[in-house]
Amino acid sequence: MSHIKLLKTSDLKATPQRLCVLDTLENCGHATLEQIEKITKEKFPTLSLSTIYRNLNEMVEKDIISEVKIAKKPHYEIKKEKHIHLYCKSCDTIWDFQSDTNAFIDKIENEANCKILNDVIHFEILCTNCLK
Amino acid sequence: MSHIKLLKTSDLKATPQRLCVLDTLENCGHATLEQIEKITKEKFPTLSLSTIYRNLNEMVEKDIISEVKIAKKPHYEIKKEKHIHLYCKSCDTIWDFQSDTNAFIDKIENEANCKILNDVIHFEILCTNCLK
DNA sequence: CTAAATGCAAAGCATTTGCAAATAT
DNA sequence: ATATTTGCAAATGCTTTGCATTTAG
Repeated sequence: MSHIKLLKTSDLKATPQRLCVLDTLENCGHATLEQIEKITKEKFPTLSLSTIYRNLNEMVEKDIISEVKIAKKPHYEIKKEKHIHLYCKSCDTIWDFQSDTNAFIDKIENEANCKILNDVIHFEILCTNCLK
Repeated sequence: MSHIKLLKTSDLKATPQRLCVLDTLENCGHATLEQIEKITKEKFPTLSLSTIYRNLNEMVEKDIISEVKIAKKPHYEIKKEKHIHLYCKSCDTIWDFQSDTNAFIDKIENEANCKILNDVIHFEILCTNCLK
């Protein structure tokens, strides 16, 4: 879905500021607030920090983006298909990875005798490039 | 290992303030800074907030305790055997759970062609009690 | 045209720091 | 005896908020 539609569907106006933040996340995959501020201000020097804060919070609430508690500081990403995160400690990159977690989740549900609603699965890794 | 030994092994003096924080974590399992402040000050009214901050940071650095990025605010726990976290959204309790994750980790390593160094596995759940 | 969003400045919290006094070893 | 730790107060830094102005729809 286009970013414009994404915003409108959530009753948010498609302002240039919001589109700039979403473009940044689209390009980066994941970014911290500081990274978002730096990158967006290159293209949009008048964009204020409080607007970034407000928009990130609003878009998290509206479920357009999500906050990923990984690495040193929280990172933001546009919501997409379910995936796990691989964080390479060597090159400091966060990789999205899709894998079937159903068997593992079932195993935990059975062992712990609980109902799993949601999962957060992060691995600290050395990525393919860094292993060479 | 006793808390006193734990601290001394890490070149930290076994002050009553540190022991009080460790006792609190031992009793609670997991606690936020606010919870630690509240509980420790009951037993130790003169304990200052900056001491709590300093000690939590130092003990995380020395690997005596760890910060768990789960629920609304980070929680602290005394380091122990590897485990995953189950967070019951209904009763707001964090449960430690031990399960064999090797097969799952191997699967990811193979699929993603990477070396996994560490993992963070949290599930949001409804626990046995809350399911009744 | 109007409600929503923005930018700026100020306010509000959370966390850290400097330092003199106290304390563990 | 001494280096470490503590408590306090001040400083810092991050995040939110109030409000006049602008803007998307």
